[in-house]
Amino acid sequence: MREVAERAGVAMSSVSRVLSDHPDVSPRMRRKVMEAVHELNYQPDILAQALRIGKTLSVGFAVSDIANPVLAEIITGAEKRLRAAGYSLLLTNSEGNAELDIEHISLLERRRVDGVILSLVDEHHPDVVAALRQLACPIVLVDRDIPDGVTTRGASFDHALGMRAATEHLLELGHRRFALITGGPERPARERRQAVEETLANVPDAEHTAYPGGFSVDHGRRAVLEILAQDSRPTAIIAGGNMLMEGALMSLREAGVRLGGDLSFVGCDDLAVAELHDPPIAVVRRDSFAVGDAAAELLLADLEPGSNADAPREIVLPTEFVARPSCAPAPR
DNA sequence: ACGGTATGTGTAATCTTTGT
DNA sequence: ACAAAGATTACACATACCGT
Repeated sequence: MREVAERAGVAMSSVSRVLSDHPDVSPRMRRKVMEAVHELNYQPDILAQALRIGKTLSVGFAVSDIANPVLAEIITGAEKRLRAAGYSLLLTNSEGNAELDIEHISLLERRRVDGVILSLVDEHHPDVVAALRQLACPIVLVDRDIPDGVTTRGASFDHALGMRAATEHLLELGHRRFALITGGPERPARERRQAVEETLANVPDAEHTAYPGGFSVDHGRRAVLEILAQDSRPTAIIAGGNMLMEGALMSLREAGVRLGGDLSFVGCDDLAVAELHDPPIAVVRRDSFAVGDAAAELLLADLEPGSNADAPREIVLPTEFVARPSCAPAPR
């Protein structure tokens, strides 16, 4: 910057004003400075700027499992919005391990990110909650409960909406014995399971078994093996997560089960695999890009005071059930 | 509309004091 | 004399503020 100032024959402060769009700049000054900037190929040092203005213009995004394609979409949505606002994304992956979440929260803090977006492995983990409580920067949780005593915003889905519709659809097709493969303690798993169980509670002869475990392909695989080994098999399986769906479909294929005939199946998230599967898989669909975008918007409301002061504390987006041939009338 | 200058940042390197 | 602890400064840069 000093070299630019010398080359342009002006003061460093003038260079600063030109580059940060300060109003007190004449066209002549702007021209002189920009000329020197181009000649020297000068680019402001973001680290030095951060030192000076106390902001790094970076946002941390702690992801529970980066292998989950839905999270890739959420990140895409968030990054696009943040980039437009001049922020860069710093990504961490916790590989489904809550301990890593804790490490990443403090790591992002030490990296002086201006705010964080968190898709936590387990938002009820006491140490995670403690870490959130002492985190000073603005926080947005993606599709997680907001723990007590933590001031954060949230961008979530109404999982119950799509799950209720899916369950009702299966009931209308005559199904009464359900199996629900679900995740761990996090909000989407809890909400999906609750929606299914509440819907079935209104139907006297309906029964169901839940297979909680975690959002992994492997759990989906094992749960289906367990389900198929039963004496009185369920006639409908609901996989409460896209990776669970993937694992479940693997086991079903290996077992030679033809979906839509003996067994109806509902998965989660409208990934290519669901539509391209034979038969196509009914799913509960959601707009993951939109929730990423919403999370970024909420965070920006905190990062840029005055921009959107009356932003809501929480944004909840809908989910919808998409009926496809993997659901068929129950065998009699 | 401009120039000059003090300021702030966190750590590592360097210098100074203290203790044994 | 030497180690350890404590204090200061260098670093690299951009910007806020003040004065003209």
